[in-house]
Amino acid sequence: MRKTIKRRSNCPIAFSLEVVGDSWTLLIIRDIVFAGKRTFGEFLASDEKIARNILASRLARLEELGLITKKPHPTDGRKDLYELTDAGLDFIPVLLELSAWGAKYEPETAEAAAWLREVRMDKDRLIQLIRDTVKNGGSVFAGPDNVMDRLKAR
Amino acid sequence: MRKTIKRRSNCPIAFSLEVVGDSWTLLIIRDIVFAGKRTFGEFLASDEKIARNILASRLARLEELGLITKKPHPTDGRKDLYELTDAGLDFIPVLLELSAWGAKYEPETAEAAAWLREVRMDKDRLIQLIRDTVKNGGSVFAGPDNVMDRLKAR
DNA sequence: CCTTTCAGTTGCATTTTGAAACTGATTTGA
DNA sequence: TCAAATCAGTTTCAAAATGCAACTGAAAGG
Repeated sequence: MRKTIKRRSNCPIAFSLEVVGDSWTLLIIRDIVFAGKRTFGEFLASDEKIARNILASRLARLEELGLITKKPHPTDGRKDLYELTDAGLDFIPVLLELSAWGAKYEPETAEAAAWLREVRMDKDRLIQLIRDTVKNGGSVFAGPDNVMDRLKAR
Repeated sequence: MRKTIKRRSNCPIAFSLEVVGDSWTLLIIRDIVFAGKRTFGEFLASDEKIARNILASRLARLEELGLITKKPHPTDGRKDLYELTDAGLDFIPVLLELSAWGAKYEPETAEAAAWLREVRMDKDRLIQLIRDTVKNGGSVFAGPDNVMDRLKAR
């Protein structure tokens, strides 16, 4: 955590919310974890239509805070790759709980989270599986190395 | 969920964030769950210094969304009591994960969450215990009926 | 009663967001 | 090889959300 956050209280929940307590930050992390997105353009293309200036400012902030790193794209010099640090990966449990709540109270979105209920695996192990997959460049849903296939292949 | 939320995508995480994806909403729920707060004045007094117009608008929104209910205070006609519905209580797991992240990455806040690490109890059972306690008017830390005492008394 | 307390509103300045046009570097393809 | 297209990011400006302080009306307290 490079840049320090103005801490309004000594509450760990309040601290976490100063890091990710806005509409967009967790959606960017979601895009990396679930959809395997890594570039500015990929984040920009997500369904929720983040404005590009806001995206740029959030990515810069996430990097300052040490939740993501930025490195040059290996083959396309115009692009950079954004990847989660360990601190960023540690938001996976929060994402899973938010997903469970959303799926429960908005049935229209439940399909997208149905796999979660069906996983017959200890929650901690599932988080570890997602973590490892994302750390190796994969994601939950997308790409050649994804959690869904890994689960099926067991 | 009375009032419907403009849903920008079919993602359950995005839906949850449209409900609680701002700086204040989860802090209000935290105040109920952890500190046993129930009235406007109690929420207003919390460390993070929410402005009273923002608090009023958030409470109204939470009620519209069906996460809290509002009922007259039994002995003081000026006050109302705000309490969590089942949908509101279902954010407890999210709060616990946010707490764990904050405690890990901001040591200054870790003390407030130390009890969590020391609980030798299945996570699901802990959530159930907190849920029941809050539902009966108690909270994690405060009041005659609190989770901390219950844990010690085991 | 008269004062205080309380929840909530109003008015207004400041900050943040959002949309669109623009910039400069890099890639693509004729 | 070079003009057009693509990409990440910035700038500009309008609109919305936030934050602060003063205010209101109802109820409690003494």
